[in-house]
Amino acid sequence: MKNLYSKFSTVNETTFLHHIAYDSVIFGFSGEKLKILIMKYHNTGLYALPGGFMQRDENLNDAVRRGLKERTGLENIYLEQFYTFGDVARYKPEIMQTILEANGHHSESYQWMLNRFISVAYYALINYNDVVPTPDALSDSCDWYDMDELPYLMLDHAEIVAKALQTLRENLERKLVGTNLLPPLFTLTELQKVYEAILGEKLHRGTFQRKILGLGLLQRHEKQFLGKAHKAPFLYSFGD
Amino acid sequence: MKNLYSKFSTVNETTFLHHIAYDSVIFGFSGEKLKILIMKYHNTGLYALPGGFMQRDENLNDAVRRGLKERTGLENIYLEQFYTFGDVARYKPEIMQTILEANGHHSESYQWMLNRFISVAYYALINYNDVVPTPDALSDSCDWYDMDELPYLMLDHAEIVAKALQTLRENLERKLVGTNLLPPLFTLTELQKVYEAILGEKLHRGTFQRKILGLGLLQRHEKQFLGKAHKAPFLYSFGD
DNA sequence: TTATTATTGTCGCATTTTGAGACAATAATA
DNA sequence: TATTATTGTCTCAAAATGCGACAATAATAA
Repeated sequence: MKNLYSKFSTVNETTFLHHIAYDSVIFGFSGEKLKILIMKYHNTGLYALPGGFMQRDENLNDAVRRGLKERTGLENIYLEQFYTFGDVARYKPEIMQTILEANGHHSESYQWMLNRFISVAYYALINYNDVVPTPDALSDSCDWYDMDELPYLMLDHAEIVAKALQTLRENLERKLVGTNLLPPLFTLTELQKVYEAILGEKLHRGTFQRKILGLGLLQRHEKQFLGKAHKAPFLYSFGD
Repeated sequence: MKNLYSKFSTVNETTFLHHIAYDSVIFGFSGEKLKILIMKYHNTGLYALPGGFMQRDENLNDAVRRGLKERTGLENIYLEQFYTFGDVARYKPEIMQTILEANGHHSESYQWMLNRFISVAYYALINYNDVVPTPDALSDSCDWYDMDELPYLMLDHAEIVAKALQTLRENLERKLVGTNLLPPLFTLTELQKVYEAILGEKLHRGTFQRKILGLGLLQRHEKQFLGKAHKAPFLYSFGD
């Protein structure tokens, strides 16, 4: 909203690399559920993943981080590129036309946005509590949605989300990546809930703790007293 | 060579999507060694991965398969996209300029090739014996190189190769993908050599055979009599 | 103070998977 | 007929995994 004009009035077709976009699947974890950030465009009923374009003098990864910062307020995010979507079928200029018109943009300087794009897709893992979801100039909301209650997403964005989740699951077995969805200090039970949400299945507590601690990547800290009528769990942090 | 003019004279800057290229790491296996196809450009001493551009009405994956067909003569290749390289640092227009000039192309219709490109990288696994390596219009050779004896590769192509190999190793653990580097019928020892070449380590024969056969994905056929003074191994095929 | 409750850290045991050597079978040669 | 090199398969030990159990414990209730 606030930067509708500041952003677009200074931007012409030479600012961005044509034909290339990125989309990001931003995962968060809250209420024992896996969630992602979804944008809703002004006056169109269209839901989409947060995305954007690369500046002509900007690294692809930096462009994505810049967009992530704008959408979440966060820097130093865990970010992984997982696939580039390049089918002709995803080229639907009338959709971008609709979005631009709904925002009062008819200028020829946006013609480049109506061309065909391929999209490089990333997923990010962030600490839900740190995020202030922020819409961009074209959208009136940027909100968390449960992975199992997503709205209909435009273009091939549902496919992108599906592939992001699949890749995340595969990486979960290789790296201790789930910690990025939690605060710096967390209990093993919280981490187990993250794993269960991502994998979509219950895990055995004893086995899970043995495996995770066996990696030797977590540091144990003080206990966490929550005033509950049971033993207090230890807090852990990743690394250091 | 033969299609230098036929190819380029009919191609103008509106044929291809600007700013997007692909590169392919084409793996083969021969003499117990893992190899890849490398092109050498005319009169420049520049070595590079086989690559190309997308047509404006062409799926990204199809563009890559089209290029693969041209370079190897093969269709229905095992192909996997693994990363998109988009750093500004990889933009070195003077290199493309050198290549074009070495081929006598000064026309303004190739200006678009001097712009910045991002490159979507794929790796392919093919049966070495089926391939007829074929240079393109700009190069005078397209040849197999041992993975441990690669020439200096231009731009970030060495990095692309490294990431291809890393991804292939990871996928080897998940899918029975090594069979794509062998003929339709192969022995378990041959398959083991493929695994060893990719992973860069020796494997225990008994354990390897138990694991591979335990997947239940190979079909046993007749024995292979090679006239050697020892027991003849069974031949296997993937699937069916 | 003392029992109750819910959850934690950890252990033990059975099962499964993996690593590594061993041995008989066998295709060709000496 | 013995030799040689390699194969298919087995066994045994070691490691990893699945699953239940139990004492410890932080707060509450009696």
